[in-house]
Order: sequence, then structure tokens, then C-alpha cells
Amino acid sequence: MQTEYKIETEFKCFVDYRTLLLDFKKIIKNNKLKFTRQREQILRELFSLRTHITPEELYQKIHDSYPKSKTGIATVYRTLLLLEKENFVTAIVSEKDAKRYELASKAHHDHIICKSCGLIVEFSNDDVEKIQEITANSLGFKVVGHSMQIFGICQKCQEKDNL
Amino acid sequence: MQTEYKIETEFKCFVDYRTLLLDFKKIIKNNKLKFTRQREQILRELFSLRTHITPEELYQKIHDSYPKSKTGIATVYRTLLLLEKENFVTAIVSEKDAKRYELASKAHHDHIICKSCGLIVEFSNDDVEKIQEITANSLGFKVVGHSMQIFGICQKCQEKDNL
DNA sequence: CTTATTGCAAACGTTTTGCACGTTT
DNA sequence: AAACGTGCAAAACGTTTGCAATAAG
Repeated sequence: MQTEYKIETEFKCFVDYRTLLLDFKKIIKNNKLKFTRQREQILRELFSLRTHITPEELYQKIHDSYPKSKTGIATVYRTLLLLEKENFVTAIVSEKDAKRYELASKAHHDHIICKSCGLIVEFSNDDVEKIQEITANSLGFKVVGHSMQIFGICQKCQEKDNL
Repeated sequence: MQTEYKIETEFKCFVDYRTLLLDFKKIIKNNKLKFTRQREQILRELFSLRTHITPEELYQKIHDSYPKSKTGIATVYRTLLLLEKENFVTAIVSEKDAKRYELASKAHHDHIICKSCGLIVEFSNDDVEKIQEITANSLGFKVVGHSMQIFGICQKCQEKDNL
């Protein structure tokens, strides 16, 4: 495992696309990268969708939105990795299927996932953040972040199962 | 996604191997399965290791412990799936590399993971269990379980990085 | 003797990579 | 012009599966 890591201090909140784009271009410039059509399409699509999406799904959506686009799946993966590194998106690893990405939002939040239909609902809880601090400190760790998933059966699926 | 799921009620605690084996044989009998050399080797290895291990690592360990064993990797995967279904092991999905399994223990616990060296330390916190209940209830979910990972930098890696 | 399990290799789905070609700066 | 990004196809990775052979009940 490589020794590079990032302290989770910087949270981004993108209310409008213009701000997002500006922020992104700043990162691009700072890292001597290039602002390409593909990167913009991916960012715009992520912004307008605002869901937990897999790279494959995102790739499909881009081809729906930009029918002539030749953006390859590899580029989607590469861009998501860049966006994750720069805290523009966060990832949740699903048990089933692929990693899911979502645009970073102001406050950290966690997820409750329906075991039956896969529905993902966000929640946030200040106590979780406190537990994170207390636990890490008591074990000598410097906190980077955390991820919590509650698994359950959503209301709809409970009703479905009771038939 | 299939509609089958399991309520996380049954926790096992294996202090000695004999008890573990007896419990396992009971499950085998109840489900009209067969008690094979491979299944026993896998169980014994999990018991003596008591770490968070990947299927691949477990496969290697078995071949170290039983040099003449021809146990295939597919059998390791299949057995781990069975053990997980029957609550003999629990799995944590790592960001990097493969799923890691550990023998089930009496109490639920979560993990803090070093981003630098991959060290996994267990912790348990009653508040996490409460948060799980409260959150699920408020969102209309029936709780199945949860998984929480804190990411951080362990003491050793912090020192290493300060050189 | 019936049924479940195994090992193997092939298939799978997701993700990464090497490379020649294109695009951005 | 230099440097970086791209698409493609191939490879890599962890995992599952079909099947004929084997072992357990």
C-alpha cells in the first residue's frame, strides 16, 4: 500500500454548476492537468444526476446525453479516480455490483441500504462523527474519515414481503 | 437483487475449536450437507488464524498447513460463502484488494483501518448500535445490520511519516 | 447407491493498463 | 512543440460457475 493519504478536511458544496466547474478548473491548473471535453461531460453529468452511480451507468448516461460522444469507459474510470482524489466525489463500495460515486456535498453523511431492492438513503448523524474522533484517538489513529452503512429492508420491500 | 435476507440475531462465540466444529456439524446435518476434509481444513485454519483474511490468503495458508492438500480456491470461496450465510464468519469489504473474512465473535464490532499500511483494529461501541436502530426506524427500515469503518493513520505510520 | 462436493478451467463483471494517436496548453 | 489525455483492446483482478470425477451419507 502506498504511503500517500489525505486528511479529510476539505468538503465541497456545489450548489451551482458554475462554481463546481470553476473549482474543478482550479484543480486542473494547480496540477498542470488539462481541461478536456470528456472531463467536462463527466462532471456535468454527475452534477445533473446527483445520484449514487456506477462508472458503467455514468458511461451510459453520458452517451445518452451526448449521442455523438466517443468518451470511453476507461476515461470515465480515470476521471472518477481523479475526482475522488480531489474530493469532488465520494465512493461507496457496494457488496453487490460496482463501486458507486456521488458528488461530494457540504456535510459528511452515511448510507442505509436496502438488502432487498438496493435502495440507498442518506442520513447524517453528529454522534457518528464524534464516535469517529473518540475511537480513533483512543487507538492512536489520526482520523482521515469514515464510512458507515446500515443494512436493512426498506418500507416498500417489507410490504412486498408481507403479501 | 434477490428478496432473501437474514435478521442479524444469531451471534456465535467460539472459544474452543471443538465447540465450533460441533456447531458446524449441526448446521451440516440440518441442511443435509456433507462434512468434508476441505471444509474442516478451512474451518480449522480460520480458527487458528483469527485474523481478517482474504480467500486467496486463506487458500495459501491451507496449503502451508497441509502441504499435500489439493483444496482448490473455488472450494475456499464456496465454503466461505456457506460460513457467511450461516453466521460462522463475517466479511468486510475493503476498498483495496479482496473481501476479508473473520470468524464470528460474540459481540458485533467495527473496524478502524490504517490508510497507509492497511492495519485493521477492531472496536465496538454501543452508541453505534443505538444509532443504527434510531436511524433505521426513522427511515422506515427494518434493521438487518451495519458496517462501519473508520479510516485513519495508525501510530506507527504517523511516526514513519514524521522522519 | 444416491446426493453433495470437489478440482479444474473457463467465464464473469469490474477495473486498470500499454500504447499509438489526438488535444490542450 | 511539449506534455498530457484519449480510445481501444488486452490484461488484470477477484469471484463464480459448468462439468465430469470423487467422496460422503
